[in-house]
Amino acid sequence: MGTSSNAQSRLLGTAIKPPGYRVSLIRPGHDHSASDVEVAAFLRRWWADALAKAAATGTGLSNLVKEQPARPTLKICDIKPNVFFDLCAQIVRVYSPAAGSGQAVLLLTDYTANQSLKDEIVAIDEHHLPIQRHMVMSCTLWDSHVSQVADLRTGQHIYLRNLRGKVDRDGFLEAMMHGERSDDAKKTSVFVLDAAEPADRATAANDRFKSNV
DNA sequence: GGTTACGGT
Repeated sequence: MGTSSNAQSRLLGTAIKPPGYRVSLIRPGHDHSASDVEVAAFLRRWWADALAKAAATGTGLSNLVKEQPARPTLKICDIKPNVFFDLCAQIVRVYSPAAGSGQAVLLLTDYTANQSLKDEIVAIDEHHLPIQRHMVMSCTLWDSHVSQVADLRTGQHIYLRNLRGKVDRDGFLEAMMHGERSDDAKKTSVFVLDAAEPADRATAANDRFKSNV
């Protein structure tokens, strides 16, 4: 059938997958019948047309896709173990790594409580909102991320990319920022959102922060 | 980007 070779070339253009990830290729004359190939080609056209239509009208599929990002930005109260997420939070403490080895730890809050967090109360300072129970989350940074903590200070608001929830040894929720493969992600996973807030504006900044996250 | 993710007090 005329569309077969076209469908074949498109279907063969799959991205390289990691070891152990199996991809079933649909090719005429191999494991699949001609009708299999036609069905695949039909579905592929249907999907492409649906995407094009959605993009043209501004409704439908493309918006649906946008509403479900692969990795959400979560509040601390919504973080769960083994789930990837991005985070906006304020720095409570910075624990830099000992002499260039290992990892760094940030204590973070966004003033939402998660009962799975360790029940400790750590104040930032007298200019910031009081942090209540289960509002401080430990976040461990590994590998190249560690170098990014040098510029971080208590009280700063930051945006963190690609964290993962984890249960620590004692059963409490914490967050991990593991090493990335791409050079890009290695250097851009921690973003300081604002310059240091003057003390008299700190409470307002915290309120704004709370309503935004 | 992602069927991405390990490790150490």
